[in-house]
Amino acid sequence: MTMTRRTHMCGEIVSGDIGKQVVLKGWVQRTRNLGGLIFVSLRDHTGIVQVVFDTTTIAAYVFTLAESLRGEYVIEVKGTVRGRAPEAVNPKMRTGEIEVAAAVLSVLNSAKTPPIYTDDNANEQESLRLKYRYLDLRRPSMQAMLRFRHQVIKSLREYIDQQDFVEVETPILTKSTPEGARDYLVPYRQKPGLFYALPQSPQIYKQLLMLAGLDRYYQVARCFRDEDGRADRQPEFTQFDMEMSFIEPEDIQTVVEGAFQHVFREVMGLDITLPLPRLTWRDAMARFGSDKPDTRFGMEISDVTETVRGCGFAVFENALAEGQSLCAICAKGAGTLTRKELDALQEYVKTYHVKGLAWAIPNADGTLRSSFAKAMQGDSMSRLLEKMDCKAGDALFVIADKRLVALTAMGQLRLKLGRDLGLVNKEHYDLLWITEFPLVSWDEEDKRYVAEHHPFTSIMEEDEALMETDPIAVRAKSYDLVLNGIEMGSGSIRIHQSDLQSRMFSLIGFSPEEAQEKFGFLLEAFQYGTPPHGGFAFGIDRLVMILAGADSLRDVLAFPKIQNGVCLMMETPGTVQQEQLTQLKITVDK
RNA sequence: GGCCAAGUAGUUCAGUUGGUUAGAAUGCCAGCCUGUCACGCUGGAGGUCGAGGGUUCGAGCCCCUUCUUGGUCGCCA
Repeated sequence: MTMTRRTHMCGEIVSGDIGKQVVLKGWVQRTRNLGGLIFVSLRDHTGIVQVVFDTTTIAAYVFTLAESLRGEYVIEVKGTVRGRAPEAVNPKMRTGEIEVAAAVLSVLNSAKTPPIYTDDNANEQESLRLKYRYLDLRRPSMQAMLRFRHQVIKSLREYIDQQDFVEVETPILTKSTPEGARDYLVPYRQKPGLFYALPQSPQIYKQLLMLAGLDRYYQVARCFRDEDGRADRQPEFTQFDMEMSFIEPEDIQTVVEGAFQHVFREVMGLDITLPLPRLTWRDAMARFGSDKPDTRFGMEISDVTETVRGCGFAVFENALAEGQSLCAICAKGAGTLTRKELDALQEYVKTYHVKGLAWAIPNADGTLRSSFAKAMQGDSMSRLLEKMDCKAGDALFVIADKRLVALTAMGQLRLKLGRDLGLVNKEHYDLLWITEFPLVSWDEEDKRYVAEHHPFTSIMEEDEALMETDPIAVRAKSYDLVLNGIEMGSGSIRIHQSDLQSRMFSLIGFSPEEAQEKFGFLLEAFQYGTPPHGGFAFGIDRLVMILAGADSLRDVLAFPKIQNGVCLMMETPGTVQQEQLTQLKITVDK
């Protein structure tokens, strides 16, 4: 078997190549054996071209070899490009006007019958596709995805490089830090009992780079979090990570917006109007019941706490007596919901820890279908419907609970109704900033305040006095970027004064000794002239997922893991040799 | 860790009230076929019905346990 240099790519042969001698290499997509004539669809990453073996014009042994071809065999074909007769043209193929008349065939490798198909018509179970990911990636759509992802990252780098950012790689073997997600740990061989941790983000390194005077840093950074997966959460993921010195929030937001505008223009051909809308966390929660609102449709939430005061309905009255809030939405045109569907919605909101869902649907004849109207006294029901502008054919939903709990559940109901009623324009991309997040929230389990973002987040100056008196009310100088209701990333201005950093540690319950042990190097570093700085990081996987119209991160990663962190292809995690454990002085307690 | 759903030829699925030897399509193998392009025609092979236990004269179907996969709540600074 003599190897010949490839002259053309399968998908790129055009009518202009007619008459040329070509050497093609690729995989057999399909064979069609008509007896004395064999058609082979030959595939490489550029596409598919039809190769013809004609028993009357080629050597018998070549034809015999062609008869042995099966799907996914790797072959080399030498032949001549020729035009097809008009009736033989295949308009569905990019190369459908030509074909390659084969003269020489080499089988570079045979293949077992693949367990999954390698074309885009197939719909095998995802777990099977993931087990044979290397075959799955042969599909044109997956090839296109990998290249699309590359384009996104390339255009981000293009933009940020123009802004004088410097990419610096930070360590993967780093230190476990308290707060935040569970760390992946790596044992330290030289001293049993010590561990590295894989980074959840390059957060501290990038702040130290600002301290080092780098001024503008970025990194396409792999990050790790040992938590259960979701469709939009992988244990390892890639962030576009940035940090800048001597800036205000607007400065970093401008850079991030510009980067997004550039990507949308370059890879989607879409123009984004800047600056992006900004919404405070407080307003986002009140109007959408979410800190990552999907603003592609309305159906905003209203507070009806005062509207129902004195209505007589025990559930509402009790909620009011306990200082809880009532929130409501009016779903236009949802009046056709059946009792069964309404019950299902009730079950749905209960998963978000509220006790129930009150609903009312005005009929065209002035009557009312409702779960609670009978208990409402006087004109309280009509006042409620009027306030919510709920008319015949609409559906009103009310939830009573602690304010944030009720809003969150209502926000989830809003999303579900938005999807079910087809209100979401899938062609539309809605980007916005959510600003002024709370600095901390109260953790009922640990009985202490925990950082909402991370403990290096700076605060709005006007709230500083509240740090010791009313920490929940303190607003952070932090900002999230939201795209179509999905959190793309978050950032903040960092604390650069060691006294404020100490107060923050104290607020979240770190003793000075603990703070010293965990972040001593950082607190010391801050004493050597730290510039004011801040930054941002956003998930490249999520961005690609949304731009590609995919429903899961698994669709935009070459080798993703499943819900429990397992890789079905490599069967990771796996066992190790006893010798390795012995060296690390690890005993496994099953 | 909780809840919901799914698991039947290589693959995608059907399988009635618990009742004969578990079917289809596709793929695979063989034969025929010179203009196919999801080629066609004929024939064939291919099943621990995820696993284990139970109820029953009889279980793919009912019950229990368990495993796997997906979604979700918790979790995810």
